[in-house]
Amino acid sequence: MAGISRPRGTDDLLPERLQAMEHARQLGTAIAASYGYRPLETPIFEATELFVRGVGDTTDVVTREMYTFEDRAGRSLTLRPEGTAPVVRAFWESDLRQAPLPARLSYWGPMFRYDRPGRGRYRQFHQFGVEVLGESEPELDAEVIAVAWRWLLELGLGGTSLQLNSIGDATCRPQFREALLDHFGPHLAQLPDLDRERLRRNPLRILDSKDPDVAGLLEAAPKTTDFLCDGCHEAFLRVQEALVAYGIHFQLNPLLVRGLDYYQRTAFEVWHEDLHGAQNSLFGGGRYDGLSEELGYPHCPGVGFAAGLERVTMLAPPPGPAPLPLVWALAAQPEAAATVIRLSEQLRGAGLAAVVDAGRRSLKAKMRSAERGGASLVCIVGAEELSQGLVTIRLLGDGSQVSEPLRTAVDRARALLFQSS
RNA sequence: GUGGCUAUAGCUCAGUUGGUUAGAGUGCCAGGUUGUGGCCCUGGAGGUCGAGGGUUCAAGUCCCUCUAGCCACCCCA
Repeated sequence: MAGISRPRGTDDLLPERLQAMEHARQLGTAIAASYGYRPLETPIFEATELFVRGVGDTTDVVTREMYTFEDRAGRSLTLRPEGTAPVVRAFWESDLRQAPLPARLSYWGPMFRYDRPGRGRYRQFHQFGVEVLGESEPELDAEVIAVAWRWLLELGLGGTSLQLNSIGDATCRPQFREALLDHFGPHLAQLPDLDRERLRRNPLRILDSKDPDVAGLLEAAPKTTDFLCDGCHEAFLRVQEALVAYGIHFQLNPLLVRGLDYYQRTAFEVWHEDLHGAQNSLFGGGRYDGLSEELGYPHCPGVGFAAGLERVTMLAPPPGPAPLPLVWALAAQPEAAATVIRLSEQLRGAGLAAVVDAGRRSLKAKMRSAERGGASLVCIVGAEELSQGLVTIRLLGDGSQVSEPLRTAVDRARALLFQSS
């Protein structure tokens, strides 16, 4: 088709899909609120530096996926690729930190990453997430997961599994990295190029390898959890105990690592059986106690998750139709146009949703449109009704039909709708 | 960013070894019912065959480039 088409990797949220996404988002916000989380929104663009320092300057997100531009004053700005660093920034720039800690926050909005589009993967996508700032108690890690899990349940989304790991912190992770290097070092020659590069740049990432030749080596590789320092070990146990208390099943996954630099200790993802390859992640999250300092603020522990709304709504059963029953007001002849327009306004004033068709098409065509358009009831005014001051009211469900004086037609329509539903 | 598959009506898709005015279903508009939806019947509109170039007497069909989507990697939501 000729004309201008939308940019690669973007999608129009047509009514049906938008309704599903709004539903998921509102449900998420409401569930988070029931755990004491208050919603906030941050700008869609931020100083580039926020992500370079927060997400990590060696990560894929920063090195090749950011939409970065200069504004007219020469500032480097970036369309946000994720939501956590902006929330931490907003926390410090506001009075949120004056309220009792921890601060429990939820957010929603579009995110932008310049990577190759595919099913459930967009360059502009939407995330819903929560963050808990200002306290490092491991029970909070479990709480965040509980919010996510309850959300999934209420969305009716089955086929999911919770993957849980601890990737240690600044005191124990270096030792684990050494152990990994020692383990794979002797076999460098037989590793695929990609994995050799991973080992060089970010050794933990080799645990992500899906190369069958590496499977054996991975099997015997050191586990993150064997190297946890006392603090991390105890914290990990408390997270698991709290999850049991919440009644949430989890799968310990020693191969789970996260792509963004700021995570430490708890890392988790929710996977779905219908999503394949490396796109199976519905949610991702974890603890990021070092992020605040990376950004140049005082120490401030935090934990949170983010979920991709496109992926969630792709897999969850669609929400029911709009609850408001529709009334269509139809003119049977041109001379009734003004009357049906006035009538439709009165219907709306009475709290009903009304569509008016005062055009010149045949009544048959208008009835057909009303039926296809989801009308529960139609009000017909033509020459006959005009001369007697009446409105013909027809219920589309059973085809029953009554004549009602124009003055009381709105009340009668409401009563009939109420009875029939 | 790498490799592969795909692109025909609003939507889902046919289209023979290259060969006349490119089809179906569905949706849309209208008629059958001088004012009444669903079921049925009839008719109509709607296509630069993703874009550009090339081969050929002749291209929806073969070749090249680009664009977009999908799949597997990379990586993430």
